[in-house]
Amino acid sequence: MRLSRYFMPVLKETPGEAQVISHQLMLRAAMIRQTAAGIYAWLPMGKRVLANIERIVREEQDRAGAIEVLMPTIQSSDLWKQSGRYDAYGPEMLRITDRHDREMLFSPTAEELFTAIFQNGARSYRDLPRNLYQIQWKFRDEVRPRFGVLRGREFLMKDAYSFDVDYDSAVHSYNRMFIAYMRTFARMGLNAIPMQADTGPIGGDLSHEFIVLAPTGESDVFYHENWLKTRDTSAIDADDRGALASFIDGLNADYAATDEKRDLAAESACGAALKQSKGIEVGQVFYFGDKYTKAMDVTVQGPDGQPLTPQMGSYGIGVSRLVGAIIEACHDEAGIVWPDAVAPFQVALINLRADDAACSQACDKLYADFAAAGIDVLYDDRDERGGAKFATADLIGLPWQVIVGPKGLSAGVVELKRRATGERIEVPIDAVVAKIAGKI
RNA sequence: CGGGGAGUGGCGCAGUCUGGUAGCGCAUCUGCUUUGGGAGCAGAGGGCCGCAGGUUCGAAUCCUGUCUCCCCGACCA
Repeated sequence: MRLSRYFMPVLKETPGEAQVISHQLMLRAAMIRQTAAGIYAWLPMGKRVLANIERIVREEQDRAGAIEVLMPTIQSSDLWKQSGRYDAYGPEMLRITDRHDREMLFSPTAEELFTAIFQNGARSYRDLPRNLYQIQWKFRDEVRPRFGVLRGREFLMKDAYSFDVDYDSAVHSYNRMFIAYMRTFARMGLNAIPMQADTGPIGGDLSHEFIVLAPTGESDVFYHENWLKTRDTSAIDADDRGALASFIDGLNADYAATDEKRDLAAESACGAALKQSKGIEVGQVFYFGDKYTKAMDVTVQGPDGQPLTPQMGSYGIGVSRLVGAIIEACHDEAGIVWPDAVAPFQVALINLRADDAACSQACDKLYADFAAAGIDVLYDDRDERGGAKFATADLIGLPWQVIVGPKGLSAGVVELKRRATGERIEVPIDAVVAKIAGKI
């Protein structure tokens, strides 16, 4: 993409409305604009990051055997009355009436709808287990939205719902999502720690929140320092029930809990290894058994011919929140430092002299070469001075900067800068595309 | 929902106390110069001062009401 033809209105100064760093940088880097309290428009840079996060989430859900669907954002109140949550959810649920005065709502979560859709398509225990998921916008009318996309009212969420024949099978479904979450967050460059958590209004008795440590986080969390090291989950066979269960038991042997689920005995056992911090919740997994299937009278026929009530779990990832969480974890004084996997573009191609024919020609050729190599490039071909282009490139945080100027060009080299480390090397102009391609 | 703060060109702010032609920096547009870390000079465009009433010869400024946004707390993917 040529910056001269793009839509990327970066801000030199920080808007007063933004207090936390990720919110400030998202506004300055032209990722979002606020349209109302807790509601945001996503500009091209933000949209690209959101799409990358979505892609990773989708790939890991698919790999874990979950099946993607798409439910409506606007739902009828009927199902919610059946489950009893129409009253229980309270003012956080946005209620709407249509022209016929029917009671509608903007979905804050979707246990009811998934349960109903599942019942509609499943008749036999042979139709279990199944795990259905969607990536869809949700709306929760928070009392106090804040911190940009970290606590918006409208947010993009991946929500999955598993249906199993019995407890053991349901726990395996839970464990599969657990490990899928570990992999998902690791791919985004995050160390998200699974912590014992409250189930809240969803109900149930088994739940973990995945927490990214950050000073701006809203949760108080307590954990063994072993969690500061990232865990390798690549070798685990998620289809092997026993192996998966013992691996997760091994993980959970290291204490980690949110403040609602603190275990003082376990904490004193950690001794000096106990750490306390603030954290951002980026995902949560629940097992809640037959809470919804029972309330909504959902059954399938069991092997003995008798009705069987499926055991459920639900699994959420805050996709739009992750954008903010990643920035909280990955930034410096100059701006965002995107992990490669979620960066809106891989490379910032910086033409230091857009008025110089040789520079522009060399950049145009590199731009074409990157495109041919399938590498996403944002080509700064604007008629600006070098300093302004460097500042912009650092602010938007693309992993690589390829700097093309008359000095280097006369020697046949360009400069390659790694945003994360600031390290710069000179590379022959013909070798730079291959060099970056080899590192992505 | 309790407590605090703020609404003035696109962004950041001053002006309000003490009413009298709406200002500054950045950004934008034009021209010239400049060009490896947010350039310089000259010129230009853009705001019924959140909204509605009221007081006054005259309101960004005083009074009343109202809307919106931000922060702290309680609540929450």
